[in-house]
Amino acid sequence: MTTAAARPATLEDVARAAGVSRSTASRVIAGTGAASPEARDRVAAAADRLGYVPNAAARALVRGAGVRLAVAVTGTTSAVLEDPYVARVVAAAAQVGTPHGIGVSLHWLPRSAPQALRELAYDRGVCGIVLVNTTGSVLDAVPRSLRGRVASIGIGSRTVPAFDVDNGGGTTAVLHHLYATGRRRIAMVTGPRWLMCAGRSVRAYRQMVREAGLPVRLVRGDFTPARGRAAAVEVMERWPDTDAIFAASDPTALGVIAGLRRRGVLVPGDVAVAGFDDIPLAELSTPALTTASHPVGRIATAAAQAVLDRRPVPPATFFPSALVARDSA
Amino acid sequence: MTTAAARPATLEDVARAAGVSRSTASRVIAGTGAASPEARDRVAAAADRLGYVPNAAARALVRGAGVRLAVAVTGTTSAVLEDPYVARVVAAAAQVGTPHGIGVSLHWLPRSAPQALRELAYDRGVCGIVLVNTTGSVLDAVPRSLRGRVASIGIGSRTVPAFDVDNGGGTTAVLHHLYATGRRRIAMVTGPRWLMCAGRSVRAYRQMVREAGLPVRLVRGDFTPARGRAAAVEVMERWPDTDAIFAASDPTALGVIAGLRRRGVLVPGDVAVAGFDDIPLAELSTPALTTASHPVGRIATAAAQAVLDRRPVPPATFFPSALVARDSA
DNA sequence: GTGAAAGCGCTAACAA
DNA sequence: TTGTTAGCGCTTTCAC
Repeated sequence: MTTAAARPATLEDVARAAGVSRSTASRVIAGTGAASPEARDRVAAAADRLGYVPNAAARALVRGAGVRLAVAVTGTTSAVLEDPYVARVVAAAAQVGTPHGIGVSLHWLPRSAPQALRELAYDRGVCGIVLVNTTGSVLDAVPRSLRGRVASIGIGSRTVPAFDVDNGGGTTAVLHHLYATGRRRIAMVTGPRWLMCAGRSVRAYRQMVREAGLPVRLVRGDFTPARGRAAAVEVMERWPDTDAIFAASDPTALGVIAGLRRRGVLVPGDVAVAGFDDIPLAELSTPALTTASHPVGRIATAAAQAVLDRRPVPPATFFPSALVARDSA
Repeated sequence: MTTAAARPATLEDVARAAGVSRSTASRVIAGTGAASPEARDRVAAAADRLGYVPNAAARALVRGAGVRLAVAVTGTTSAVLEDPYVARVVAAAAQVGTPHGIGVSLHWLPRSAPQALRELAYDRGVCGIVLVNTTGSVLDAVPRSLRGRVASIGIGSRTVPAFDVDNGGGTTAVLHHLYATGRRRIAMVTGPRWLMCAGRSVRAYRQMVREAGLPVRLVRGDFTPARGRAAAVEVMERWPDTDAIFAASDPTALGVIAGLRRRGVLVPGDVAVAGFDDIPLAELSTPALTTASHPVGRIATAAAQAVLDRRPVPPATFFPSALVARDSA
């Protein structure tokens, strides 16, 4: 039961109310060090009664720890910060930080100036960093001082553990589905070239078509619907007999469908279309989009947790991506 | 030019390097108080050279300010925190906080226990609160101590400034469009009853149909696609001659379209469908969704800025919502 | 098991 | 204009 107070209670208040010293109160509250069961009870009761909440700033100051988790997104322009995908990562990270009294800040890492990362690393307010859309040069710019308190959603390095969806597995699952349903001339609209983790999908595609003896039909994409629209046209002009298009992201796939429809191509009748990510609205599109799942929330949660808990983690954790078969393919 | 350092520089380091006292350095860095141009230069140079970044925790501690901005979302279950809309708000707030060295944390306010807000208010780490999906009882639970550092996205109160989209205006714009294109039996799928800001849309609907002498056809919704599907069925069964359905959210509208299609109803041929929010994928659906814009990012940015800047703001700021006419209506 | 005391990095009186 | 001083609230040796 918490009682209203003009001024939020401090540890000193709690200690006094419990009749112990500040140190003892601190040990009990922080759960560190020993204390007699009696003292423990009295402090807990007092804290409860006063509605005591530890001051995160003071705690961080004395511990030399930071007080916020930085989400740093690599991109060509700061517009990447408006991306719904980034928003989901930030929200998940914020949820993880909350019980620790840790907030999340959002930063843009210019693709051309990855050293901007150093500034973050030198900010003592930053207790850890979650990298998004990581590139090789960003990874190279990670200072040693960050070791153990940085994680990457995307590719990783020896010092930066990676958390990501298993693009390869998801891609393979989708392509197998396409193949199993009779498609033999499958084109792919990829992610941006500079985004290394997108390369895993492309590799899976190449391997699959090679093994099946199918033609390679690659078109560069950038995850946007607009690019999907254009890519659909491009594909049908270069390879008119294409019977399936796999896009590395759902928004792009939806754009592909729109582009195809505009040309009078039937989906999935003439051309099957599949995406990747299973965004909330994939099932609401017409036709409902066949895609592969992408547990963004779980991935971001794991990454944030890893940096906040300073727990040793494997160099790379891949979250499974499963086929979500609907109507478009 | 910043130089790598084993240990991030402190203000003390900067002062020493600049040959001034810590206070002078503080004044220069914080931009508060006076300092000679000479001292100013020397400190700035030293700070730059050492790659100095102020310690947010120390600063917050001495100032008695917090270090994070809490985004508190009211909802029946903690699942509201997974909502893409909430994610956009959090991301926008995080962006606003970043230059201040302020992080964002995300909290669920149980609809049945709005007093959970007190805990946040007593947390000295919290410098301000942005309320989302505000209800009357949440507003009542806002302690006086929060005055000036709380804002609401949704409804407000005498002490809590509100920032929201002009639902009324957007709704009216959509309904006028429906009317102008010949629709006369317009049903509406509303938002959840407890969400007061959703009431503005309903009021606009009631007024519009009354003035035009049209029948009132209201069905309760909850912003989800699933509910939209069911609502479509419900509407067509209760009022088979309905020729337009307006949903208070785009996901619901998409669900309505799906439900209608399942029954063989043509959109927009038989029934026009319009939504509200203009989510990124509204233009990619089939048919492309007619809706009203909802600048979530700008609204959240304004709300976050208001609490961080402690700037006096009007009791309510409404952001215009414009008709986005596409194919579904 | 407990308390006294020092100090994390910074700002804000106050005095010079 | 500048430096000195006293904390902000907390954790953490180190004695007892």
